[in-house]
Amino acid sequence: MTSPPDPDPDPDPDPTHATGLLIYEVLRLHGRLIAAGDALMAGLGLSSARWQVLGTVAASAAPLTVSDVARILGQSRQSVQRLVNEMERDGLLEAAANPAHRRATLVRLTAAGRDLHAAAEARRLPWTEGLAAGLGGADAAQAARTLAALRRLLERAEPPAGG
Amino acid sequence: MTSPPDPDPDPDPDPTHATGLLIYEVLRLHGRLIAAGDALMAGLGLSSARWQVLGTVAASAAPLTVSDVARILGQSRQSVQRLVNEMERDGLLEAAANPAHRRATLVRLTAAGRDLHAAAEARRLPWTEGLAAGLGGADAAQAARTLAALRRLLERAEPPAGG
DNA sequence: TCTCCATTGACAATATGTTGTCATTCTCGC
DNA sequence: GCGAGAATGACAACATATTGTCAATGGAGA
Repeated sequence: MTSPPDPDPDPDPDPTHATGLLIYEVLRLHGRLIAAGDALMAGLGLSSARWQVLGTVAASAAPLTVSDVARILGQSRQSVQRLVNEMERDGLLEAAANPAHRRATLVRLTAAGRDLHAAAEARRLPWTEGLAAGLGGADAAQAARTLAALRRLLERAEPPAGG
Repeated sequence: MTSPPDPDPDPDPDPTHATGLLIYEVLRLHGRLIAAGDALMAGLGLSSARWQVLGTVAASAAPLTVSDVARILGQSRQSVQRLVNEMERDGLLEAAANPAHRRATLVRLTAAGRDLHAAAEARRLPWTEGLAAGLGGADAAQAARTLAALRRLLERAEPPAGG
């Protein structure tokens, strides 16, 4: 059996090549993070998808609409809407009137939602600590800044015209 | 309407916090990359999911099985299997006998698959170039190394025990 | 050889995410 | 006020990904 080839972290200073490699690494990492998050939160009945929504609402100082959450997570409005609807049915989130927009209600945590988020944080933190020990804080912070810069480039860019 | 809060690239040297931020950025970036890839390859009839499979098979020096591709991409065997089956029906990939394992056939590109991959690269490269110009090659390379390190940590780690 | 067991491909069920469409609501310019 | 256009929530169809299960295959050790 062939073993999965691990493309060398190329010392090539070609910025395009490096950026292509970075993008490929984000794609490769994503599935593993989802799987790890699902496993980590399994006992809480919290999928990675729901955890992302819960965490985003919990972390935001200002109250958010469904569309806000979708923009933050980089997902479609409709995907997040379905998750939020389910989580409202499950009593984790509730809608609050939005004085600025009657139709676009604000999403906020219920007491149960806050409890679940606290439990999730209690699991996430030591897990993250273990990963941080293997990464180093400086590299992690630097990489996070670079990814944020890439994200902003994608947000500003016109949807690529495909030709 | 509230605008999506952009968490400051925190100067806090706490490694756990930095790693948590990095993970969150990977999640936020992923959706935007998928959307950009879909848009970029739309005219070729190539979704981001298929593009990832095509690119992985094309880039590998050694022939790969379906399970190999799944491991490289960090996705489940079954997801990749379905994509490969569809792409075989579409004439982009073909199965080749695996001398080491009769059941686990090797996946390789057909001529049509090679052509499509070349066309995809012709679109990907200038797009990546534009992003690289906004990132800087050194930062991109450094971030790619950090993400690869994080990926290896997740691959080595036992599936987190969820408690 | 034979048994155990991990790996693999196939299939089904389900969860998650995108795209398209529509009516409603808001914003902006006049 | 008023009309045009953008933003929003609802709904449907489809694409993608995970999980669970099963039989077939190959590898390692008795």
